[in-house]
Amino acid sequence: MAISYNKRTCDCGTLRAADVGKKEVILAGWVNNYRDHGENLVFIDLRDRGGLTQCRFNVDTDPEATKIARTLRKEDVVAVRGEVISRGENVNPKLPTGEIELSVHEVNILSKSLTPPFEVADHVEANEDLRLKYRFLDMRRRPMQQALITRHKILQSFRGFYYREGFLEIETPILTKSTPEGARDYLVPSRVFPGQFYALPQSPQLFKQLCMIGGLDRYMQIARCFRDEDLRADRQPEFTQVDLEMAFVDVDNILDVVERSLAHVWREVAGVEVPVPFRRMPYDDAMRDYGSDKPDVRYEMKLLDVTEVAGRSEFKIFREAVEKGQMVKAICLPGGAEMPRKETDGLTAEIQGIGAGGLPLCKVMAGADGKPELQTGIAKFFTGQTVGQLIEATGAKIGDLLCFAVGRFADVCKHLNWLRTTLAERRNMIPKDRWEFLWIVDMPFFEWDDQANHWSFLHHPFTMPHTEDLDKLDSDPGAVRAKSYDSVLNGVELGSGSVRIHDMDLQKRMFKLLGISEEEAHRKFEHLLTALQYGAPPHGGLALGLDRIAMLLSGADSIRDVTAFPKTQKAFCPLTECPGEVDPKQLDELGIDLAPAVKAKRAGKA
RNA sequence: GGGGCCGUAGCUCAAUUGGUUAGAGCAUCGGACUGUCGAUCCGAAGGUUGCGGGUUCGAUUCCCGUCGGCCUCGCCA
Repeated sequence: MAISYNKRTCDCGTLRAADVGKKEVILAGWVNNYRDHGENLVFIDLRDRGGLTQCRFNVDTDPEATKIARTLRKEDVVAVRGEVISRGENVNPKLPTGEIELSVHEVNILSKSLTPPFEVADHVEANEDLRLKYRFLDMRRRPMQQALITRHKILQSFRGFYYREGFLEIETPILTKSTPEGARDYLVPSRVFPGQFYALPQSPQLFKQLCMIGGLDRYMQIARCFRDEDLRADRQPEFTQVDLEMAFVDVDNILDVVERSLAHVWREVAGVEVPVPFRRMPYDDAMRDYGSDKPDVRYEMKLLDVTEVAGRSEFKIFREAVEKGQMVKAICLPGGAEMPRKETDGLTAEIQGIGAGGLPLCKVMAGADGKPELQTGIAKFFTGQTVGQLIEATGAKIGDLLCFAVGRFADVCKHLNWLRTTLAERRNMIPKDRWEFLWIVDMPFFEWDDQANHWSFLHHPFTMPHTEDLDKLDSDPGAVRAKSYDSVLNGVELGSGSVRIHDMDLQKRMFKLLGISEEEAHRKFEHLLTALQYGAPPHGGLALGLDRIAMLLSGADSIRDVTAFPKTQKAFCPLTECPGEVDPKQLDELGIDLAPAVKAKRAGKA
């Protein structure tokens, strides 16, 4: 007589002291652990998504069940039927179900398990590669389940919020045309049109604009996006955006609804009240003070401009740079003067690894007269008044370490931003449990591209310039600000968006400025350009990175930890072992042949 | 494509300056045990030190190449 495992009476995390006496309880799940006390008494911890319940088998009352129980091993799947009894003195305070146990009368083995390649126990570590290969085992563990549950809650919370705000959830194509984003596309060959390709969407950008032109007014989508670029801890080849677009809005409308949605999610998922509106920081300020367009403002250590005094020092590198019109900036690490030589040498090597020439630094120490003086490193190049002027310019105190970067603005930003974030992390200067939401606004519209010798856009070519900057489009493109904005949280870019151009004449002007010919524009964006001519409402929107939000709310270090089936840094899936080769017949049907070099390489491997 | 770290038993790690038979904990297997709960006790089994080459009397250790993983720069408007 088999147990009706499809008639589970509850999950393994449900039963409490109040349930003691229930005689016909059916549980089903995995054997988390077994403790065999000889022929007479066996304990099985049964696990499912809900939790753990201890099952007791006693040979005196249930000899058949006990006999089977002795054969059970970790990760076997069983159904059990029995009675809820009190544990009496033997309560386990670590378990929510620790006051009771199931006295099992009948057990049914539904499926046996091989010995797992790593232990399915929360406290046992396994390397990530192995966890990905056996993700279905990793998923049985608490941390993974909690991350996926958190992600689920975030999704539901966003959906509920935007639904109540009047947004329609609309699906857009996955097989589509290459979009205007700058990333490399994943391509899908067409069988019906040999030699032609679909692209997987880097985002639903143009479709959501078409939805606005289509009069849908408010669009949102939990959208899968695909970009064939190199990966990072916070980048996967496929990822999920909370994508939205609104008609008849300007910047303030969009920021308002998005920050309220984020506050809503944080309230529902984390129980945290996030104050709105969020702080807004102009892009130029962010670059000046933090050297980053996604500053972590939970801690200070701002970038300090010391170009003036550095230019008057005797340090040749500083003086020559300043004479060339370059700059010198510094960060002041509080208490950093204690840092041993070995560590500063290590930092120097590391910062050289990202392209810096070196790491000029000096320590601020107490002199014989008790007043601050500079020591070690480049201290000797500061003499006379420049010592006091440097200390004043940086606000450094005795015991601090001053680190410098010299060169072009972009390089100084890159190097000091790296140093600031690296030092803050390693020296535990980042306050935990703080959520510093930030809007980065007033971003420049154009960036001069030295290689292509023309202005290129920082966003996509449909971004609206600031109205008051329109007359600078031709005279001073570098000064034109975009109606675009980035959402930043604790140094992580959560999302970005913009108000779009809805005027065909302006759009044409933009293409011209960007060096995009009329032919090219039509070839790439025909459908949008056509639509713009049939009555386009002013509109704009934004997309939030769901994976990063889930990562932050789960306290994870990587979005792989909040993704059910992620890929490795080479975009390989250890579980499915994709990408993989396909049957030559499939290529035939598509009219595709591999390049000779690729064929040769594969033949060499085989 | 560049820089950095890593790869030793199923898992997590150790192995002195390059030196005897590469160890430990957990897991696994066998046995014992009526109250355990990350059970305990006794015992066993488990290794191409990622792979290939080099230096050496001798390589887990040093060098070169290669494969894989992670972090990162470029890249990702």
